[in-house]
This record gives sequence, structure tokens and C-alpha cells, in this order.
Amino acid sequence: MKNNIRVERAILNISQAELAERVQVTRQTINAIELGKYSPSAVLAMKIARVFGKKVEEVFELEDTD
Amino acid sequence: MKNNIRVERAILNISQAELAERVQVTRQTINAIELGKYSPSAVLAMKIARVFGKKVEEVFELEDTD
DNA sequence: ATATTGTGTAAAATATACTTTACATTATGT
DNA sequence: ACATAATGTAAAGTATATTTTACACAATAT
Repeated sequence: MKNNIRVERAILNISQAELAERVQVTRQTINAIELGKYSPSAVLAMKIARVFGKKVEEVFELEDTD
Repeated sequence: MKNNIRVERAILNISQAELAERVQVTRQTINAIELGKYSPSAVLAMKIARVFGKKVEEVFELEDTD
């Protein structure tokens, strides 16, 4: 699963810590997801997309390996 | 997290077992998610929405408790 | 009436997401 | 140069998703 969290954060100009706070997870969780270390739950993916004013599919992309 | 999997399945006229097969999980997993026993991973949510030709947000809805 | 298909459920096991604490490194501001 | 903010990482623990096996019941078809 790929994602553009970094880009979307840059557009909003918010840190990983601030995004984490807005979606109620730890900064490490945002960091891990952003770096593709693991993929989030649907709930978290929807919350993140919502912060960015985007659809889930605009922030996250399925890969062939998913 | 709420969902309209049952309705979308009815529109496509496919069983839980067939949906499960199409998204590569077990029938029990589809059943549990459909009944709201737990919410899926983002990967699974995206796969399910894709089968229905819908966006994730059109199939799943965040609740206040999420 | 009987076979078959679809659905609900449950317990135990495994995999994965997420937290907590803590430290190291990189970038940015003054 | 120094302070501070932002990011990367790691290990251990907890929570949750998913699988496997198995059974019960309801609906549908023959």
C-alpha cells in the first residue's frame, strides 16, 4: 500500500506530530504508515483522508502485493 | 464503523463467500465485518469498495466512537 | 422430503496494528 | 554555533484483525 501522506502534510503544512494528534494516534504510528512500514486500519485511513479533505483512494493506493 | 456491504452485495447479487473469494479473505471475515463485529484493514476496505465499484467512503462510514 | 447454498457463530491460533518509552539523527531558526 | 523542532528507529507490550475448523440454522432448489 502506497500513500501521499508526506505530500498532503506539506500542502497543509503540518508535522507528523500534529497529524497524529488530529487523528488520535501516536506520532510513531503516523511515521510508520507514512514510511510504508505497515498499512493502517480502515478507520485510521479514513480519518487521515478526512484531515486532508480527500477520499481514501486519493491518499492511499493498493499495490499488486496487497 | 458502519457499512453497506449487505446492500452492495445484493445489488451485485453475490454471496458472502463469493465476495470473500474476490477479496482474498475467508467468508467469516466478510461476515464479521458486514455485521460490524470489527472493522477491516484499509487494504481490505479498499478491495471491498473496488469490487462494488465504489469509493471507500461510499461503503464504510466513520462513527463518532471511531 | 432431501440436498444444497447461504448465513451466524465460537474458540483457539496467528498475524498485524498501535502504544509506550527512549534515543539518535536531520533540518530549521536565531 | 547553539537551541529547538521534526523525523527515523527500535524493543517490548497490548489490542485488534484474520484464519482455521467446526457446527447450527435458515432459505432455496430438485
